Amino acid sequence: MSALAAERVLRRRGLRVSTARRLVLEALHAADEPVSAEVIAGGLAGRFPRSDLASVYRNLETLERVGLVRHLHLGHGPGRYAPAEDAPPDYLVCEDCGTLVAVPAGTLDAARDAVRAATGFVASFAHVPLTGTCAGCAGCAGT
Amino acid sequence: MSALAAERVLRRRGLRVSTARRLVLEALHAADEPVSAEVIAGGLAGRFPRSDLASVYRNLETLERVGLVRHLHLGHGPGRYAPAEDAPPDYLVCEDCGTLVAVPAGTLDAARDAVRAATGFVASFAHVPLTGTCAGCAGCAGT
DNA sequence: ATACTTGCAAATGATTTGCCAGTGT
DNA sequence: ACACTGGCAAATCATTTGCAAGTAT
Repeated sequence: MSALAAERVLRRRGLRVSTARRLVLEALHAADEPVSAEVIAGGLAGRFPRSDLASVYRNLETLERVGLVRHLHLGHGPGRYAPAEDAPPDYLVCEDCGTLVAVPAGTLDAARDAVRAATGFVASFAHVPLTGTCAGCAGCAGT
Repeated sequence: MSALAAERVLRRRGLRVSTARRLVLEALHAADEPVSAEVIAGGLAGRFPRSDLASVYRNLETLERVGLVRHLHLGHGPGRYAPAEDAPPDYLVCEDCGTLVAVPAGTLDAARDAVRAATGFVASFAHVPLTGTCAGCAGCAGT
């Protein structure tokens, strides 16, 4: 989604397009994987002016509420945030090595169908990604 | 697993069978779904003597390390703990209503296979359960 | 008797909230 | 101008850690 479209979404809801919000969105788009509020506030390694952590949290929440951002819980550690996209990747997190594997949308459809058929439950991997053991760690038994 | 078997596991590791540990295990077995450390420390609604929260956390960690307890993250809120069993249920958490659905081990095997075939990733639903929308909430569109 | 354990308090990490000044519309 | 926002500090929630006293073996 373009920056302009994002601004339109905010305005449509009577929300303001502030510098801080623009920076949060830019930071999320500049990152190549979901990042923590702390990282965003810190200025993504200096590429952006740093802003207040509390404001970043408030803005992430606002942006998520209007559908511009999604946040996910990758096991332990702080929550991570990513821009909401049309076909966001599903994530798989390795519990051994922490590797985050993004798989294109659709890859897990079969799994979703199997779960739905068995339980009537519609699984979503958007908020809490699938965890397990990646191919690498499964192969060479960890310590 | 019987209380006696659990004690044997602890002794075999050179760990002590203390009152506090016995109480934590009893409380977990008395609960019918995973509970938080806070709830365990609080004495499971008065059915058990309350103990110190820090000790409960320490004991849960110890008991998990020796394989007597497992802990899972159910989206938001504190981590929850359950006794480790031979064939523990997989859990499905509804992100709308919070409902926790336990499905017998094996139910999600098809999903696991689909994920493995597509990505080489071995999914585990033990630590971070599958989240999504339960049949009820999927039906009557939420607010 | 000797280590492992506990309880209590204080520290930490993540996130939220109160409040007043700042700024977008 | 007015109400939404931002910054800063303090509060909260979950969990961890330090330490002296307690207890299982």
